[in-house]
Amino acid sequence: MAEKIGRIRDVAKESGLSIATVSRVMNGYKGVREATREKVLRACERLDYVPNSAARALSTSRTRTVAAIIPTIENSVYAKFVAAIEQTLSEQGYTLLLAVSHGSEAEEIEAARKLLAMGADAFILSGAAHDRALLDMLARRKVPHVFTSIWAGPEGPVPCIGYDNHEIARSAVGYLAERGHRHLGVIHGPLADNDRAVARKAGVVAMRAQGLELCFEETELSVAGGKSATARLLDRDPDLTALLCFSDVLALGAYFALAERGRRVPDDMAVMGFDNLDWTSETVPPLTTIDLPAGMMGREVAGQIVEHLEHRTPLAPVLLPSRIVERGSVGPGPGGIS
Amino acid sequence: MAEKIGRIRDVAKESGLSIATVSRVMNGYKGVREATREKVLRACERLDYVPNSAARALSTSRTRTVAAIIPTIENSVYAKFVAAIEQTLSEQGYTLLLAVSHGSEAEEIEAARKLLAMGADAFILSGAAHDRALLDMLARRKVPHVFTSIWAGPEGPVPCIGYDNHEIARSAVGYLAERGHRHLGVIHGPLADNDRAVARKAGVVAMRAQGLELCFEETELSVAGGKSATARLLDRDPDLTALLCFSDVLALGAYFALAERGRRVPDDMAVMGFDNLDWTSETVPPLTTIDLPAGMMGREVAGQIVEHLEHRTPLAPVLLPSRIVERGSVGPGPGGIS
DNA sequence: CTGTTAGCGCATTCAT
DNA sequence: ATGAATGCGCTAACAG
Repeated sequence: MAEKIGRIRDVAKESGLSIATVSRVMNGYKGVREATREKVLRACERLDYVPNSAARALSTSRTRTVAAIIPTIENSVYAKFVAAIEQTLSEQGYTLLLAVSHGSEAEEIEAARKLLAMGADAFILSGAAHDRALLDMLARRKVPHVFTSIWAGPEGPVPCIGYDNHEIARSAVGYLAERGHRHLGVIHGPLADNDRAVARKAGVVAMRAQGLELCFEETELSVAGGKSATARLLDRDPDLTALLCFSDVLALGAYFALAERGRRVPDDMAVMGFDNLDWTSETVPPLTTIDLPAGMMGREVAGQIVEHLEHRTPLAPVLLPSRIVERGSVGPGPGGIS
Repeated sequence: MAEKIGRIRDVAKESGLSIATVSRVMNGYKGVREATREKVLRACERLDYVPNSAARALSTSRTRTVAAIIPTIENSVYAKFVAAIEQTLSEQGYTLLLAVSHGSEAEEIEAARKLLAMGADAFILSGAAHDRALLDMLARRKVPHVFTSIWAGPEGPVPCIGYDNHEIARSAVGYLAERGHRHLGVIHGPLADNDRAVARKAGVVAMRAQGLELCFEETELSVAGGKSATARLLDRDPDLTALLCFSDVLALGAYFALAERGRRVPDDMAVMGFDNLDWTSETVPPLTTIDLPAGMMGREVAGQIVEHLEHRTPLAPVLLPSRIVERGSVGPGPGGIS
């Protein structure tokens, strides 16, 4: 926005019609004679006319804009999620307003305030645990919003579109246990302000009853974090036979830590990841991991939001499927399968 | 935007002042008595008032919004770049409008059209080669824009904020040549619609005069791509002693391809990357790569754009520093150093 | 099927 | 230092 560019009344003048008709054409209304529509379109072409979104927003109270606040965009499954959201919104003529919270509730609410002021029509949030003030803000203004990457059941005032972190973690531990692993190292990212990680850890802990020995290690969510956590775990507990990492990125760090110590995967140590990032099928050995449907989640949430905004379709909670992707980083088990 | 929330005239009524005064306070104008300012602020508080951006934009012809169109957000140095842009804009009260072009000029211009209609105050583009129509559009509307990730000299109608891909590639080849490598495999991403990759390849080719044997392999920009390209290269040309990858992601793929064939880095094969992504210091062996200042570039371009928008400071081309980060993936050389 | 007109919420003269 | 009035460009209700 910088130059006085063609306005709707210029197009009206140029086409010899009224601004109402031009508006109708621009918004694809029905009752417009084909010949008139053509005339308008040609005038738009000649004047290089593009409707002004601000004026449109002011008049309709809608910006065709959707805000997403995510913990980070680097180094993780979130990039894929965001890419899917952006593409879906884009295809429907919507624009993504992106903000990064760095996993901090304070930054999140700050970002939300800004995006709300920008007039975002809806919000996509990560997880279900948020500052009361943020949720109040959204509720008071009646701005639709969805929780993602989590599943808190089909009930609740705000729909969740995500997966069941608790259950997934349980099943991962079960998978390892079935293969004879009794002594697990669990590497996870920061638990603070992160209900997804907390749910996963709880899921693991719930399996302790199976007579497993669990060793948790919290670290920064990066390859370096996974590497150092693995090193610490190895020093602390030499009997570990398997490592469960709450992110493929951490698992890659584990690979490198093990390589440095000359320990082979999966013979000397089983490694299991989370996310099923693109490259996990390429590692040596290929990484056994949990497929989290990041792309599907992005498409689903963005698609639902647009539907809701356009046709008032109610937002519906969706539990997305996830599954263990068996590859080569978990062997038949330390004692073989009995 | 959904509910009739407090408007400026409500605040005016509530505070017993005029909307002009409220506006002055909201925009931090000087000539307002401290006592009145307080009164206004309190009224805003009570009514939970937030200025409407659309109305503001309509009235000022500015949206405090900056558009960035990038090839991809997944799996690469762009995530870091975008994160830096987002953070810098955010700190200055601006909002990022993000679009992904998937490296296609067609998608790029489509996205630009949309973002222009959204009223973006400025554009951040990747590379310097763009559809004429896109550049015309921007010029006609006098929307400031910057080319990034590239350096086309300090001249030119559009400022570049980036690095010299040609020179960087040259220096990388020089580095390998100095260590006795005469037979290089070069793995790069798609060249189509990507002047950065083209410049790098040209930089490599320019070194051929040094009596080097060069073997190029184009592939998809992913770990899988790097892996398969390496495999092809190895089959095609068994005498290769070094692999130069135009992205760390490709280099990681090379690592895995070599591991699968039992070839060690750097003894059996030197590997060099591009980008200096966070995890490259953690691989085994740590990856020797080129540090591309993605974060710095994001901060610089976003910072300059905001300065330009706020104070008309001219946009200035900047050649960002890059350097070879020596780590363990390039040994002393196949024949030792003579 | 098309035209006229009244706001949408705010910034911004111009008065006072 | 503060207030009243105008217009930004568009949509939508109403009129014809």
